[in-house]
Amino acid sequence: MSPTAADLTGAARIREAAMARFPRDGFEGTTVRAIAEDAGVSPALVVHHFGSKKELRAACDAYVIDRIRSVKEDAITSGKLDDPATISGGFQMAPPLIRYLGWALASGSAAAAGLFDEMVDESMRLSELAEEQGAMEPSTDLRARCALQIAMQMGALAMQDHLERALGVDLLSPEGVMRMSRATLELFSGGMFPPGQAEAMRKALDTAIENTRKEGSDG
Amino acid sequence: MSPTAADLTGAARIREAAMARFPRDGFEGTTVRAIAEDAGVSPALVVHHFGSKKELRAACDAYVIDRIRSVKEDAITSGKLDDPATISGGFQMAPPLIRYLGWALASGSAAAAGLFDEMVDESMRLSELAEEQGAMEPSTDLRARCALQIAMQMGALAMQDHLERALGVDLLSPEGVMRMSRATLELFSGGMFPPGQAEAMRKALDTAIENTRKEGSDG
DNA sequence: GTCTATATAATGATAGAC
DNA sequence: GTCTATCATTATATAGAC
Repeated sequence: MSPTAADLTGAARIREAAMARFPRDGFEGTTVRAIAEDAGVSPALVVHHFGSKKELRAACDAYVIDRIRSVKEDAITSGKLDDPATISGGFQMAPPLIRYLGWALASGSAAAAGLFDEMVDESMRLSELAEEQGAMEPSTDLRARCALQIAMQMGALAMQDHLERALGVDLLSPEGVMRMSRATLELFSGGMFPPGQAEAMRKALDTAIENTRKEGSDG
Repeated sequence: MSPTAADLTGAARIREAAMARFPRDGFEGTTVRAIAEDAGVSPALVVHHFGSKKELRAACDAYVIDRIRSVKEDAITSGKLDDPATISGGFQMAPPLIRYLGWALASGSAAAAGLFDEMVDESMRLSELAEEQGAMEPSTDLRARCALQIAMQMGALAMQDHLERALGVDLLSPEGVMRMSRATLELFSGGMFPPGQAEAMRKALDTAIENTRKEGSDG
């Protein structure tokens, strides 16, 4: 059972309120007063517990990132890495958490940057492992592929509102999770282009790059 | 030749300054004073030209979105839709523009929301066309697939700083564009998983969804 | 179109009581 | 741990001259 507002200590309620406000109104757009009101405490208590608004943000960053890390840890130790829920890219986590993560990454949090880098490294390690086992294709640029995939999945988190509006569903609902999982798998498993088309596009891109290179050395 | 700061009118310089500040510091985090200083004018002139800080943001939104639309328009009329540059998802546009677009989408601009919806609709129309011509695979949920793809590409824009840090390159440099184009194509054209693996994953997902459904109706 | 000077309001943070 | 009251700062926006 997840804790209700009344169960939480003042500090925890303040943190929860901040985690909901920051993604919605931005850091500067969120006032200490608004957080205090949401948490049902006085503005002074916010500063008392966290020192300053900046430190409150850092605390939220740390909290969310810690939670994310433990979820990932669990997925690794329990061997659920190829679970559809894992594939769907975090959409199954608690709404405020994934909302905050998307915002933190999009708004340049230093702590979130560290998490991003970790995710890229982990994705590369896992890809290499999967490749050895024949479960994944080799890449011409594994780092770029992994980084872009993480960027796209995390970026989609930051586009959550747009996705929900476009599809008319709550992304965290069973239907939303199912549609996102299916679409993610389709996009990343060759469900978009017929084999011939994909090959032709790759060739066209190589040709285009070669042409650009020539132009560059000519001009 | 692109215009240098001195060539632009006061209003234009103010808009350029705002377009650079908003993505970096956020809307509330950006002061009229800072914009004025960047533009080399007085704070009062900002308000004189745009009415208010809010209206200045709306003007930036409208300007960027208009520019994006015209780029897309050109791509369509010139038949460059399957051009590698188009595939790479906008990374080749002017840096401040794509930076602003990513921020506007991530921070809930109403105008940007309209653009997102347009992009999804257009992507669906194009996909259906491509499908008829055998250049694209049918989807079990075309709207979800198109919306997620747009969300991922736009989301990657919002993750630009993280990508550049992870890859150690300027994404707008020739090398950056090339690596992003290749990685995008790899991700979306079945370059990740061997055919058998992709099929197995799709099956596993369907099974998982079926199980979830049963649990849902049982509990 | 552009400026200086200023009114007015809101914000982050502090002091000190309970 | 929590509050009330308040300070000092900074923000947007206005007024009016040039």
